[in-house]
Amino acid sequence: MSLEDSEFEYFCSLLEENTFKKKEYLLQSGQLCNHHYFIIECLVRTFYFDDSGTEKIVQFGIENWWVTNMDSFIKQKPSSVNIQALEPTTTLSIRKDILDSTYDKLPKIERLFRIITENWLIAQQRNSHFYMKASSKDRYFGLIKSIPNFTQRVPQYMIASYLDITPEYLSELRKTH
Amino acid sequence: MSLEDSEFEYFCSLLEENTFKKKEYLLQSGQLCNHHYFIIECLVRTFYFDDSGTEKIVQFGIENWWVTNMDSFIKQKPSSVNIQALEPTTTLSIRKDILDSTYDKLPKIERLFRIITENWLIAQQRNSHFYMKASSKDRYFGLIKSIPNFTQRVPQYMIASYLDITPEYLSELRKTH
DNA sequence: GAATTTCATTAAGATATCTTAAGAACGAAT
DNA sequence: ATTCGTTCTTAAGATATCTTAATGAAATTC
Repeated sequence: MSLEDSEFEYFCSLLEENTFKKKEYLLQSGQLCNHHYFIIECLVRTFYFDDSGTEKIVQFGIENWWVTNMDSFIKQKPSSVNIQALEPTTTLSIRKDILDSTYDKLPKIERLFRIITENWLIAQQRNSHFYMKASSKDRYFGLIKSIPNFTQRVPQYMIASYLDITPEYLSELRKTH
Repeated sequence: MSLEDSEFEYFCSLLEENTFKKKEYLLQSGQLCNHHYFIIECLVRTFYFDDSGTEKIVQFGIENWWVTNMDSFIKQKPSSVNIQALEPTTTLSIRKDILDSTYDKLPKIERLFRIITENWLIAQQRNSHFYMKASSKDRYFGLIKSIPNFTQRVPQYMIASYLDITPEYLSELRKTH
């Protein structure tokens, strides 16, 4: 499947360009997530606070990925997570209402997003299965291999949060590699 | 979005009904997954063998869920996992080639599967985040609450495999509830 | 229904991971 | 350069989880 030039151009006209400073939020919990972001340049994290007030990172997003809180975006309910830029960020985004009406006008766009969602699901499953079955150590080294310069771009305590281990223990793991 | 009666009827005509005996495979690793199954009645598990030959269960599927190995089905590559009936099973299934050509003929069906995939992704993410952050004990009690009669339907060592803990330790967890 | 196999429990000692607390390294602010 | 705050490391004792092995219970086979 591919778009005609004119279709591609039309689609691009629907996108907004956004910039965020380091530490700025793309989405805060409680808000309705109305944008689907395509990350041009940067690194973002998705996280929430657990009952004891500790930050829990559930996802990192990098260049060339779509990022949103699907649960809030699709079902139009308040987000339970925050999405925050960890680096100065540029994104292209499309609004929920515009996307929905574009589906009606241009079936090819609906197909595009069907395929994007399928690929996202596949990636999510692969990731989830790896996360479920691998040891902390393998998860750590798998993670830093999958994102370029990850250890330079993100403080270690955030990686520990994502892996759901303590920073102290992560420090231990790195030593014995 | 909803289908006209005639569209619904047409779509149904594309489905095959399948039955599987207990322990029979819907899909074996190495095969191409050509079917997307809708489970009418039963419980299936998706699993693989790790390097040391141990079964690792990555997913259970129940009534009214779609089950397939997306990675193999969508990308048409050999499956890395097995899908097996744990109970006598009835499914409706649609073949990959038929589904693809139906997308071209009936955009509403493409929409239907876009939405199914979106919902699947949302469920997968919710599940994955819970799995990543919860304790073994919470994961166990969360799991058995989410599937009716789960402890009666599935041997405990399979639940342990899914949770990635030993059956002995699961036994311990149940005791101290 | 006895024999066999599969599954679940229990317990002891081993390993993985956490908690707490302290010190070291680094960068930002003065 | 000094100070301060943040992040990372180290270590000791605590808790979670695993391994192994034995026993008991349930299901399956003959």
